[in-house]
Amino acid sequence: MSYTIHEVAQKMGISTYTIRYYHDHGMLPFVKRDENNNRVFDDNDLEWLNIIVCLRATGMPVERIHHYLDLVQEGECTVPERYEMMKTQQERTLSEITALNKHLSTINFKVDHYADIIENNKPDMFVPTNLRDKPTTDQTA
Amino acid sequence: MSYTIHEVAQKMGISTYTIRYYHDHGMLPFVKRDENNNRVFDDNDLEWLNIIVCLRATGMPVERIHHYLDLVQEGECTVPERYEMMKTQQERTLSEITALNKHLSTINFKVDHYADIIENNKPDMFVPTNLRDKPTTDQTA
DNA sequence: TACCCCCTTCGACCTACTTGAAGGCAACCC
DNA sequence: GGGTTGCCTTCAAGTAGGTCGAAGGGGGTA
Repeated sequence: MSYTIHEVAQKMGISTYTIRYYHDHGMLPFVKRDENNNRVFDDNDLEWLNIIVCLRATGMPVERIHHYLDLVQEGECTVPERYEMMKTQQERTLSEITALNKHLSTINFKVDHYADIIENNKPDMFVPTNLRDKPTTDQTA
Repeated sequence: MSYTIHEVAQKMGISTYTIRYYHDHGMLPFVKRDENNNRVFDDNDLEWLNIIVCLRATGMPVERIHHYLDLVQEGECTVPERYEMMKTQQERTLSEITALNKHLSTINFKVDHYADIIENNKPDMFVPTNLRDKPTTDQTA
């Protein structure tokens, strides 16, 4: 199967601008062109793009992803380095999820607090203005 | 208690550059100055900063955070809008965590795959070069 | 007085897009 | 056949959110 840049954008949930950016920066080495110079993507390109999206979404810089793709093309002897990269990315992603869960509980606390005020019409009347609804720490929520 | 910008940076896990950036952009309205024009932070400032960090980390643009802080200062009548903002942020954060978990399973699959190759010295010998170690979709992992 | 360290402001730089301008090719409509 | 639509191209400029360097000042200690 072959796809236009718009089809790929829709499938992957990213913009055509972003795809062109990745292509222009050498991260999609197998993409072909048709007779009008338009980019033509196949399933292999989609799989490359899928892993690019995965690594970007988990915070790997474009330059590192480029390096990883180079390693893949260099063959088996680069497996240990690739392993280390993925290990690092795994740990980073786990900490990111942990951090987001902490922040989520802070936000949950706010949502509940506001819901309470709205439902029970219960303003914090005895607290000075600049301390009303003061931000909470992650721990309190 | 009062704190220097460096103490605050350490406590919050962000750089002094970032704190100055937030202050310069009006997001820390209560920060004082000492006789040498140095910024002086108190516990109330820390709590504001804590929620700024929480909202930024969960993807809220600086401009929206600024708006939220304005709402807090305007008083009780803005509670419904603040509630909507936090609801939106809650949903966004939940989807972000879901997405990260999907990406994590892709990465886990890679890590396991590489570990297998390294431990068992088992190259994918019968697969053509540009398909070796091809990226997997989130579903396969 | 010299040195060191931390602070300040201002402006430049960086990453990863995002958008705009200018123009080409093709397909449809009348 | 000419006009319009619509997608594509390239290249350059703009944006968000920091990040950093230069230049300079204050204060403490030797």
